[in-house]
Amino acid sequence: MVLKKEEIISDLLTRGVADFIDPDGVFRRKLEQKIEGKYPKDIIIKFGIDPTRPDIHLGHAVVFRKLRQFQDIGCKVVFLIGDFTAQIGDPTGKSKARPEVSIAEVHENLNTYLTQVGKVLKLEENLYDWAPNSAWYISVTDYGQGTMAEKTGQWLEDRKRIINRDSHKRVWTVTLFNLMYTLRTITHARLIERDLFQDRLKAGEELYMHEMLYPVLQGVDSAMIYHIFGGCDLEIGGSDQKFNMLMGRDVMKHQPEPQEPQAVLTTKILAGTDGKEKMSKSLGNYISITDAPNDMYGKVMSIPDTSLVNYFELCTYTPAEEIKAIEAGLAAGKLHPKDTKMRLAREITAIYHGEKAAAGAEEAFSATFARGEVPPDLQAVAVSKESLLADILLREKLVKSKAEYRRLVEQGAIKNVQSGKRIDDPAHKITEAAVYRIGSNRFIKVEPQ
RNA sequence: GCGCAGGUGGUAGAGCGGUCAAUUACAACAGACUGUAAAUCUGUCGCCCAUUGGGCUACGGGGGUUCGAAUCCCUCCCUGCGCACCA
Repeated sequence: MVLKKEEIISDLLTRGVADFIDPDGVFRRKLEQKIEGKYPKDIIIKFGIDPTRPDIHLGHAVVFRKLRQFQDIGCKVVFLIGDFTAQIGDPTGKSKARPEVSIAEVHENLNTYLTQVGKVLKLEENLYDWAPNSAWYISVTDYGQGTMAEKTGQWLEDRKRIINRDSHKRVWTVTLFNLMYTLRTITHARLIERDLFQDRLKAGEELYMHEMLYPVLQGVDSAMIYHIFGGCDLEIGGSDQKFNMLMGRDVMKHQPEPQEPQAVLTTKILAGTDGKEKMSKSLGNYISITDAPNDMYGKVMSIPDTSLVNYFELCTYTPAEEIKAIEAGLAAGKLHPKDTKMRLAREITAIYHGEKAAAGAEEAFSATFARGEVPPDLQAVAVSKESLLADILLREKLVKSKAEYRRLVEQGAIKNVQSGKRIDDPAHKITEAAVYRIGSNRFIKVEPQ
């Protein structure tokens, strides 16, 4: 499948994209040249991540898949790890006295990150790199003596060998002088125009200086990446990051040696499995990209029909044309939502676990829910003869308490799959090998010894 | 430091001496219905034992008043707001 240059670029810049800010089409032209093989440098795509241990879900993956698309045409992704800003940036009153994140932990968390993200991104040296922002902020902090400084220093040494450019010899650290130089080009009005700040002010809430500075620091990160990697052509993030990323443009323009400001791309929001809120861990409506195939498939199937198109656009590689056809088909009643959703679930599962596992998950799902059968991979549990079913379920953590078990029995939620009979006696004893189903998706296979 | 307002179950948020294991909403779970869902309807929703019923632990921590406290008092801790101190 050979796509035309225009099609590739169009897909890059519109699919799943909420905003793309590229005045005068500077970045777009770079892309065109890159595809034609005429762009001599790396195109650097910046992406900021938290130094905390991640659990990446499909919502985050939208951004990663976008990054991957850029890698596919030869752009280089740089992870900016906000290990320094994370320690000062959070709004006051939430979690104060943040612990220092050592570079060793940053490393470790980065690795956890990469093992997950590696399912989507390419991690070859020419297409990927990373940088902790403590590397250039340590000079204005009190971490000068700590492990972080030493280790970040090591990071810098490593970089010097890898990136053999002149530019990075100039600014390795941000000094208060540098920072003030930058700050005198940014106005109060520019900063407080941000919605978040406006809302706070209107609500009569406090707004602290460090919070106002945060966007500036994020901009400085861009400038530093420019120095170190010889460019910072585009920053990608969720739409909540739009303001911060735009600030990067201002900062870059006003460096002592003005830089070409980065373009900014924000991705659309992926709805959670409840179809109401955005996907987020704290709301519990997320699908982790490390979920087992069966879970992942099942969770996708549990999204409401109304989210189908949203998911196709943001979570699959299905061509835009086809998605349009699907949307039309669903609206006209020609496509069955269930079949469509099964296709979606299968495609998504295949991305993270491979085609084979996805097919397996589909079969397991059909068996369990559509045909009411037992999942094929159910493991048998050894129990002693005459055990109370209640005790076994409790032991296997299929019920939280005996009281819950009782309620389930009363409600007719537990049945013996072979005989099809409901368990109506709370004191039910296990006398022979059997499979029990509790509710719609809890199963246990028991074998009395 | 002083003053004010608060801290209740997964969350929000009632209750302000007994009828409180705690109204209600959301979430969750089960049943019915379906296309897996969603929506809708019904039921459940601290733990332990029991057939009706009983016991235990819970309303920030500790102590007290009372026959009896989530509810009153003391104290400590925490959060928000105002003021002061410092600068």
